[in-house]
Amino acid sequence: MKQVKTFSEYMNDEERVSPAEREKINFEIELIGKMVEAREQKGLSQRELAELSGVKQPAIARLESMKTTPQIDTLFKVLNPLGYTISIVPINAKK
Amino acid sequence: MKQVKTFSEYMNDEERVSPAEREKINFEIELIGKMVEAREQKGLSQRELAELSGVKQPAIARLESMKTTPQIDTLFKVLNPLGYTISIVPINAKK
DNA sequence: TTATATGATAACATATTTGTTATCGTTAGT
DNA sequence: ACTAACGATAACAAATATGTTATCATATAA
Repeated sequence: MKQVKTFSEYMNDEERVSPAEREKINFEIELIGKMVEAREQKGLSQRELAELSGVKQPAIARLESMKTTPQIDTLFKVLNPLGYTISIVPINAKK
Repeated sequence: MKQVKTFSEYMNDEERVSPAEREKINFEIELIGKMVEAREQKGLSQRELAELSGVKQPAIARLESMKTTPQIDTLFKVLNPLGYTISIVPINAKK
């Protein structure tokens, strides 16, 4: 019987990526997740957000599907019309 | 008499950049400022932080002097050894 | 003065993101 | 069946960040 893993199991496999790498991946998943959530909660399509932010729809799609890692100014431009921004916080600022 | 402006006066000049552009610049200044502060408060040199983060010293120098705009994974790698991370927050999370 | 460590920067190669334009498959509604 | 809107993606050009190596000017200390 073939063993199939979930995505998070795959990503957290010790032998596949280093702990630091896994930490970075989880960070990005959470960050991008919040970004998608924010857009959907506003009821905006990618095309509408593209219009509002100045970031093109294909770029937004690539970000949301994690094909690329955004620069902070791109993330800022996308988040801003959604009412969010980026902040540096202590690691122990729990949840 | 020639009129000389401060940097922030220059950056906030209505006729030089759009409000959105100015907002983005101020955002980056504040973000990078916190990053530099965090490194200095830890008493680390750019070379030491380079060692800890895996981001090369010239790259860190370019970020700190705002010659380049980091990608979020680069910023994450630099902030992490300093005890900080990046978070998405509502714009009205004052200060 | 000499030595050492610092941040900044030059020069170039490499990697990656973003723009641009177009189109695809899918879903929802008519 | 048709239409419209959606997110995803292909293909390529352009812009930008990062790696790499070396060096610079400055400050600090011996």
